[in-house]
Amino acid sequence: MDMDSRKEKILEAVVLDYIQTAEPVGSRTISKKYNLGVSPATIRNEMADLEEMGLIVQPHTSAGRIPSDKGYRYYVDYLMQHDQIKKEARDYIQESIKKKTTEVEETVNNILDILSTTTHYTPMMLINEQQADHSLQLLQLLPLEAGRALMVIVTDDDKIENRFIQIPPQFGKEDLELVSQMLNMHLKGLSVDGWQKNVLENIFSQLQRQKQVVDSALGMLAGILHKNNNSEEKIYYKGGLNMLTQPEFQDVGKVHNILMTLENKEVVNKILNNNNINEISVKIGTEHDIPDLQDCSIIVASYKNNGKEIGKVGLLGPKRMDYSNSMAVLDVLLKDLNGGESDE
Amino acid sequence: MDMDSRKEKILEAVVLDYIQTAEPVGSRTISKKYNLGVSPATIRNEMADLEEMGLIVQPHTSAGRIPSDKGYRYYVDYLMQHDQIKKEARDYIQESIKKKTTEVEETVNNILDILSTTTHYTPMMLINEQQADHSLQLLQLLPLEAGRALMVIVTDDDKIENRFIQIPPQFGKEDLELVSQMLNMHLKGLSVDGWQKNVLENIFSQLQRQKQVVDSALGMLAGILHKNNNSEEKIYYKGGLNMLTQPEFQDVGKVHNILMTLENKEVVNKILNNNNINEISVKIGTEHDIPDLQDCSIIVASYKNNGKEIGKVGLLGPKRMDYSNSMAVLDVLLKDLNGGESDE
DNA sequence: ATTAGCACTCAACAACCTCGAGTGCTAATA
DNA sequence: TATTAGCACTCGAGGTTGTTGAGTGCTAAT
Repeated sequence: MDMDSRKEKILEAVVLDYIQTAEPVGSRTISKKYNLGVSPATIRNEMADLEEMGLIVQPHTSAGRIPSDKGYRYYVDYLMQHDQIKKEARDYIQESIKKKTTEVEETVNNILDILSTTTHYTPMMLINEQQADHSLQLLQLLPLEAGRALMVIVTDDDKIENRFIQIPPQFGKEDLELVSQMLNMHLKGLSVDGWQKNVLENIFSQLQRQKQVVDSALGMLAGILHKNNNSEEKIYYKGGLNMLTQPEFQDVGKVHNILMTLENKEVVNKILNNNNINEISVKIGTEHDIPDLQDCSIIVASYKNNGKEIGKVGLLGPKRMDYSNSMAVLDVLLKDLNGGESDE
Repeated sequence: MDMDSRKEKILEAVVLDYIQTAEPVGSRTISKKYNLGVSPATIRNEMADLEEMGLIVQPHTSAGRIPSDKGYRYYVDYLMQHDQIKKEARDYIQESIKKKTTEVEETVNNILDILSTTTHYTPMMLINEQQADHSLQLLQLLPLEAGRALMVIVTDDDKIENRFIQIPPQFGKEDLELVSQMLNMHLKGLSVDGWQKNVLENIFSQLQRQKQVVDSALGMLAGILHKNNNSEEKIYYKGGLNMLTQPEFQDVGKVHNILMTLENKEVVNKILNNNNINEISVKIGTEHDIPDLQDCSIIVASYKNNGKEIGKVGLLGPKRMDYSNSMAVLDVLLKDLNGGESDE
């Protein structure tokens, strides 16, 4: 049995109507609301075929049909109109994006807010910490009270790190200045793997007396510059409560499960990382393997800045979510974040 | 009509049983489970009195009784045993507290975690930023590329602040060093209101050439030391989902209201600040004036460190919450945080 | 190929009944 | 006088039954 144009129209009608009403869709409804020019009886026959093909299901005899996961998939892949979102929504997004802040955390929060309020689903984000090593812009040791100093390090991306360090009590301002100058001179502009053995030996030989301090300073410096190891992916999500407004989630137990699942960062990580695609991706119901979220769908897109992926953005909603609008919103948001239409 | 010992025992039985079972308590149950040595009939008479006094209510004819807000209040004020919490719970708390961290945020999170897991209610915290001005421990200007410098400031409480500042392009390392030394020399150990006019004039007169830089450095310094203005109270809460496990909150709409309310920082602030008491305080149902939380009770305690209040800790639960245990947990936790038994 | 017609199914809803936990009242009892 | 046994009464919870209506599948006519 094959899909023909009419079957597709009927499937589309079932999906659209169910997305809108959350009620099983009957043949009469389709015949009336979506003018295909055929009678309910004909539609019934077609629906029986669609059911046989596994695209729609009946919750029980004498109920209308609702889309199966496979049905949603067919809709998303072949039938869905890639809408433009409303101008006002687009304006809102573009307006909201403008308050760009320096703190990653705030930017992320802003994005989550925008998505949560425009879609009423549950947005989440994953940010990859910068993977590249950093190089040194400035290092300075400053004397505090006896035995204690402050190390200030500025990396090439203008990030500042401060560390208190222990120094021998007799260590004076001049010693610190000397160490600072030596380290600055030899290591400025270099990342950790640019540290050549002979340079380090050179430093140590010139700073025999301050060896201990140099040692600990270098250790800390290396830790700060070398981000590979402690690079962690940060996870954020918001608007879990939006789920509570969906008619399919009126059961407290169910909702509790879903929300508990979202609290688990590993799961959210899995959701967002599962698909290492470049484009936008949709996982419907059982297509992802998180049991507690099998009544949900997830749209994941890659979050770029100047063409470089720096994270993922996800949007969790009921399977009955408005895929078209959601994807359009994500699209607009992410393109604008990426600085205009430069993508693609 | 007065309370006598027997009425109190019956009220206590109603409260305790209802806290435990979440079901209206009948006269037979009391007679059987709480051996008062009298028959159900007698208990019925007494219960009628208690109802007349407004301490218990009947959800409907032919149901048992449940405590009214006033009944809970009487229980909390006069009847409740101030239990010791179980040794294992105490051990758990004391163990968990140990991982004290430097970041306020982490400490708070830790406390919220402890409360959430031990009580299964919804803990929240408010932290008053330090109100007092700080004094200067160290100030240093460090040269970056031409026209740009880094200002490092260490305050008396070892907090480090960094600011980039603009400097005239011809400004050299020596100028920066000079400015640093002068500011350090004259202002070290002082808070903003210790800045005497003649000292400032002195600085400016000696640093004519660097006036502009000194100006902006002083401005930033003042902002950093003078905390009064930007002192904001920070609000945290956790474990809102715990509410979902309570049998009285099986209605999604209700839960949604409650959780939305908690998202509102102003409300949480109000909850925690409403009572400017020193001791631990309990607000039951309508005693606090937040409509959406009138099915809940809130225990608020003052969070001290070395005898000084630095915030509040709250615990939100159903009216049917275990007041005795909750208060005991809070008590142990806060006393331990305050460094042993020093309080009172 | 389409559709009108019809018998059939089943969830949702309402009406009704029964059960039992719980009450208040009264009269007997200690 | 305080307590209690006894009893009639109330009412929610839960089960049964009947009705309704939306929806189906099948068949025969177009």
